[in-house]
Amino acid sequence: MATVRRVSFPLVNNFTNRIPDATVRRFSLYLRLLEEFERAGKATTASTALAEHTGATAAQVRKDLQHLGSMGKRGLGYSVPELVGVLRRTLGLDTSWRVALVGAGRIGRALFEYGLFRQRGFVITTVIDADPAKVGRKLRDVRIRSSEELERALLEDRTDLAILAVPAAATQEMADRVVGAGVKAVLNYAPVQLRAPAGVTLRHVSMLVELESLSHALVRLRRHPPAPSSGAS
Amino acid sequence: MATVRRVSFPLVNNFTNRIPDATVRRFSLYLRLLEEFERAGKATTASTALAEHTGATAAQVRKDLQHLGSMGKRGLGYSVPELVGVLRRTLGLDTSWRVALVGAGRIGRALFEYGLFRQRGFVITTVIDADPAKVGRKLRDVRIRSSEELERALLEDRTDLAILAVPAAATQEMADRVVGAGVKAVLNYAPVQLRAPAGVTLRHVSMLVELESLSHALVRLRRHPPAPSSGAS
DNA sequence: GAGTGTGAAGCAGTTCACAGCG
DNA sequence: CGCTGTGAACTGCTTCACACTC
Repeated sequence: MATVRRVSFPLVNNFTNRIPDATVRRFSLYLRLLEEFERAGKATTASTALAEHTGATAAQVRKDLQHLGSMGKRGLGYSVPELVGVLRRTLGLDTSWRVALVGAGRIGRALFEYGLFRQRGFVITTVIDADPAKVGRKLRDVRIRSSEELERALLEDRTDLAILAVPAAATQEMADRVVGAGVKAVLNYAPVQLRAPAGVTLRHVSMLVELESLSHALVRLRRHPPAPSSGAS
Repeated sequence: MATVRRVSFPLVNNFTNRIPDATVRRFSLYLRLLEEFERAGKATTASTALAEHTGATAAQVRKDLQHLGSMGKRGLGYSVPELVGVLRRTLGLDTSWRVALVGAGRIGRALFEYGLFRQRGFVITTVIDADPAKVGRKLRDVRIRSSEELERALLEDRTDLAILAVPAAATQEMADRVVGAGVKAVLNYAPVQLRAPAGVTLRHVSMLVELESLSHALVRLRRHPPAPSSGAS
């Protein structure tokens, strides 16, 4: 009680406080844009510029960046390199993460080949597949290992993060095993909702869910045509 | 005034009101689960069962389903086939949608091959790629067309929905052209935020954003180890 | 009694508006 | 004067709790 006595030192940043998910996701977008600015040699930028290219409002950008501490200079804006640095650190992109890919099917292989994330510090060190025909083959220089080996492989390879790209029916079981092997971050590609104990972070990428939500929007549009309003070009 | 006199006919559904995005996305999950129930021969189900497998709470399931009208019977639950029907209709899965794939690179091709969404009524009728070497080749029975042909192709094929799987730098331009060709729903795979006029629905699937959000969670975990608390098994 | 339907309270993220600093 | 920093209002989703129906 007795109002915690608003401390006056600058509260350099409040890493201690959790940052909203939505904000973290926008950080990714800000960062990519800022890196472009950096390449273009811009030294500073303003919240309006960041907003314009990321679909946020200027106020939102400022609120978001406040989670990193007060990084801007009034009347001037934000230092591009400084912000890039802080965002990289906040997003954990200053280290390299060891990633296991579970499922070397069509999606799994496409992910494996996708170069963009290697350059962001995500290195696929381990590939697992249940199909005996695939075990022993290689993706680039990574040998595909059987799903019996999963726990051992993940421990040996000190896996930080697992990507699940297996059939929906097998996904929860694989998630459990991956978590059992100590992995604290899981990215799931199957259109099922996973359950995991507290302390494990799950993220979900589902084309199907997104497509169906688009499909819903189309149906709605068809049933309730937009207000005619002023002639949109 | 005088309390609108609670109409007694069942308010079959309120399609007129918009349904929150979050709810629509959960509909996808409910539907998949209900289809499983249907295959298993269950005639009815309860909000608790739906909640358990989709990571929602029972109250949330009920609130969500209310958007479809009052579909449940107190003391009994929901009719599985009835709910499946309404959800399919609401999600627009009772029609078939004509989809254009813009970008036949690694991701584009993986999406093309992904069977699961054809059986949901999404049919890829058109494939576009900027690479002249690819133009004229076929993915299954669909000929790859050049990006100059984009507008013509999309109009000819009466495209409902476009999937963009092109490099980040080209994405906004492709989005503009696709929208210019009258497409009202766009699914974007590049890690950039698109802008589109009102009336066009955008969805965004970005592995990179999700990975970075996981990476952030890992960093946080490292800096603020979880409360020891009771021994989680 | 079991399980829905739903107002009301709670909570989180977003927007506003403006004070304040460079 | 420009642009950030930020309380306060707002909006919208989620949770609660319980009346109500089958």
